[in-house]
Amino acid sequence: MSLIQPRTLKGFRDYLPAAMIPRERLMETARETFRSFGFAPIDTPTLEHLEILTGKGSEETDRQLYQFVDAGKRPVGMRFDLTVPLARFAAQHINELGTPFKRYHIAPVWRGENPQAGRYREFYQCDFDTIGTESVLADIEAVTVIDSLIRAIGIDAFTISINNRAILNGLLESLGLADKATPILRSLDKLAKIGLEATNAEMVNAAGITSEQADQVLGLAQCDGTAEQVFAKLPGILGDNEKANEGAARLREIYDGAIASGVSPDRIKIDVSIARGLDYYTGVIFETTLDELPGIGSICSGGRYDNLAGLYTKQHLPGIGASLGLDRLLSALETLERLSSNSKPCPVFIPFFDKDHRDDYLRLATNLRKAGIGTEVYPEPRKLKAQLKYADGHGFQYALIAGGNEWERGEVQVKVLAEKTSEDIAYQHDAPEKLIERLTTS
RNA sequence: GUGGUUGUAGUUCAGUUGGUUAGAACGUCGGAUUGUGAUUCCGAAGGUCGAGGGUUCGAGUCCCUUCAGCCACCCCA
Repeated sequence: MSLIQPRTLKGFRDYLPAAMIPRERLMETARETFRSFGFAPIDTPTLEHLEILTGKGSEETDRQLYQFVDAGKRPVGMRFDLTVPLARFAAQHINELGTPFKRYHIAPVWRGENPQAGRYREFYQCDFDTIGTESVLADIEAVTVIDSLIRAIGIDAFTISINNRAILNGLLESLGLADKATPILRSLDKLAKIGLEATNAEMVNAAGITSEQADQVLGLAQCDGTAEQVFAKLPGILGDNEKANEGAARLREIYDGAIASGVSPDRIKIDVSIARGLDYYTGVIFETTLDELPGIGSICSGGRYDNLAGLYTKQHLPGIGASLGLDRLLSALETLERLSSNSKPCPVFIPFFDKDHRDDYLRLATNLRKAGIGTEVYPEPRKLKAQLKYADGHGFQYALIAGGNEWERGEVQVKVLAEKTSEDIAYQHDAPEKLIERLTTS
């Protein structure tokens, strides 16, 4: 009989303990941060009716959607992001939940695109959103959450770029180009990457506008520099278009509010040329890049979408939120060599040293766990040498060695693995205090 | 989805203009006086050379197809 080759699908990956431990730690950090702002957890199904998912982002996102017909002949799709399922969820449950509704959602999503460094076909997103309020306070809070989150993860060098779609839409409106907004904005998004001339050409090409019109849109590109400089230049470019100017004023308010709530000004960049591809954004939009690794792309993006739930309900449900790309961030941390290599979930290792004392090892471990000290007992009575090698290779802090002699004396040898030192500490099953004390004070 | 590039033991790689039983290092496992781990010494296991087909007397080495990784485009976390 021939063996089946063990393999995973393209863009899908296994996670070994060394990768999974920092991954779980990141999720815990995200959970704690979201909760500290009052966001509550939800979950939604992996699969949705296909009609729920299609036509929400762009043609591109529809193309990347994993879809098939289930055994009951229903067209179904795997969720592409967590925002569209949230919109459906909100339309369905908002009456029980009330507004404003703040939730976070940490779960995998699927996109059928070609993988690359930091891009996979299955990856986790950590989303947080506030539904049911148009208040600028929610916008400000979103920026603050992103800042808190990235800092809690232990990253200091990052930049949150902020813009307001209303500025772009207002400008396009006054130029009479509103109906071509999508291709124009998509081209504009490439400005930082391909430069002014190429972007102009791209707009002419993709949106079918004249080079002069493209130049007018690209006037925005001159709006660079510090936040103050950008806000000073904006009115001259936006003219008297009401929508655009209101958008600029709101952007200013968000910026000031974020600074007031403690976000460092040098971490926020007002960038009126970012547009974001997803069509459902209507207000403020943001993306977050790592200063040390900008090439990997945005690790946390989002924005305000005032119409999304309107596809599923007549109730007006505006929302704002953002998404942390967990796997992309991990990939970045890995290339920056910022991941700890410790792959063990607990600090204490007990070798199965003397067969006659098997139950003593188990009891010892139980006593330590009761005291909150994670403990692993080796399952086989192999040579001590081999067991210590295992302990050493797996990042344990302590090995507790106890053979006949130690048990007789009422002691346990505590070996500090990293320092290669050891000392005998008094221990008996009904008097574990001394040992526990030794293990909890480093 | 398009284009480029790579694919040899668990890992990182060597493998001359195609020529006999495919190598190394690290890792793994075993041993070096019967109870002590990153060093040393000895030994062993582990590869249908990503997969399939073709050219050839003969292919890891050439050609085609396919799968996967990486990079670019597209898009995006």
